[in-house]
Amino acid sequence: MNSLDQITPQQKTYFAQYLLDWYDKNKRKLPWRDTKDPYKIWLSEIILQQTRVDQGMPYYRAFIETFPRIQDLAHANEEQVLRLWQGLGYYTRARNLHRCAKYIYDELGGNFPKTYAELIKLPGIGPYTAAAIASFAFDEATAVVDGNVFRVLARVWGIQLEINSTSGKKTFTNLANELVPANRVGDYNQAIMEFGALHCQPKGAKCGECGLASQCHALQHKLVDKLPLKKKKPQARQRYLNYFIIGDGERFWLRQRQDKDIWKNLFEFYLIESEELVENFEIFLPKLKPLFPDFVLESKSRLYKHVLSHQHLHVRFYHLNTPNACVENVLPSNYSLYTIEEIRQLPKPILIHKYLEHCVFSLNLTKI
DNA sequence: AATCCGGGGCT
DNA sequence: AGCCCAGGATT
Repeated sequence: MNSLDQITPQQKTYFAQYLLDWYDKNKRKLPWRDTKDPYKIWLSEIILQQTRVDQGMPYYRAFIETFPRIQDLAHANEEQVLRLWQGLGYYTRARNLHRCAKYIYDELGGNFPKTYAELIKLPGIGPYTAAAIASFAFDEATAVVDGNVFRVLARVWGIQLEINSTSGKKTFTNLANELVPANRVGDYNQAIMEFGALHCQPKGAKCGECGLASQCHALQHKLVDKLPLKKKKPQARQRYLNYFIIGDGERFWLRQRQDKDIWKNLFEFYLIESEELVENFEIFLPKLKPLFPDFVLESKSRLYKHVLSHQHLHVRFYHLNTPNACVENVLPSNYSLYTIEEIRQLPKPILIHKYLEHCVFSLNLTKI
């Protein structure tokens, strides 16, 4: 492995200059480049967290059109911001975006903080985003360290440290900052990320046509597909969420999830969670019977089953559609009855998870 | 230090 | 269908 102090000043200069030249030739034209407007740069960076350019672009345009200036965003209500964000995921980004706009407009008189140290204090702005805004908008010589930068640095300099460990992050950040050139800081930061996104990709890196090939540690040691190193996280506990859509066709049992655990505040149907996969529906009958005395599977009800999976979460829906389902006094605590119309009007990404949305909007929740 | 937050792309 | 991706906040 290369140690940092083995990198000569000549190597550093060549590295930065190569990336800048590469960037000049290969950069994509993006609406948030070629601007120094911190509002536009900030907005684009928040959208681009965990989001690809292609996916984020329409959202960026919609936000700029709806909120051309930071005061427009600051004056909006949260509901409006969340609806524009709908479909992007990670909704706390939208809440923090709005909070941050209000703070900058109301408390700072609309003056965007200009330094990394000030920016990182703002909600939704961490080390990466603070460095991006500080360097793109204000030419501060501070390195961005995102997934692309981890990958490019790990490969070129042969850094075999885990990028998701605290010490690994620190080392990569230090190296990144040592490599930042004296001029064109913003362009350099854009360049290394663009290079990682378009050329030195996670898979299928274009090493054959790479000007850094002769000094790339990973290429020379056949480590391109191995780097960057990442600490494996132990397999998450598999969770089986068995939902029972219990209703008479007009009203359904629903509750809002509590603050702990996943899907905070989101609505859900009657839930029986199990440690393992339950294939046989009959297993649940003893639990359902007391709550649901009128329930007769054999004759009066219809059963639909839908199965959805994501990561360690396995979600099953049993749709039990029977008459006399909504006896108030057997309703379990913290569940309430909601009409179909009330369910449909709950804001989709904010209060209804995609799984439940699938159920509410594609299953036919009608009277039998 | 570990866990949660949501989408989409790739195989 | 099952992996992989990865900034920031929270605990």
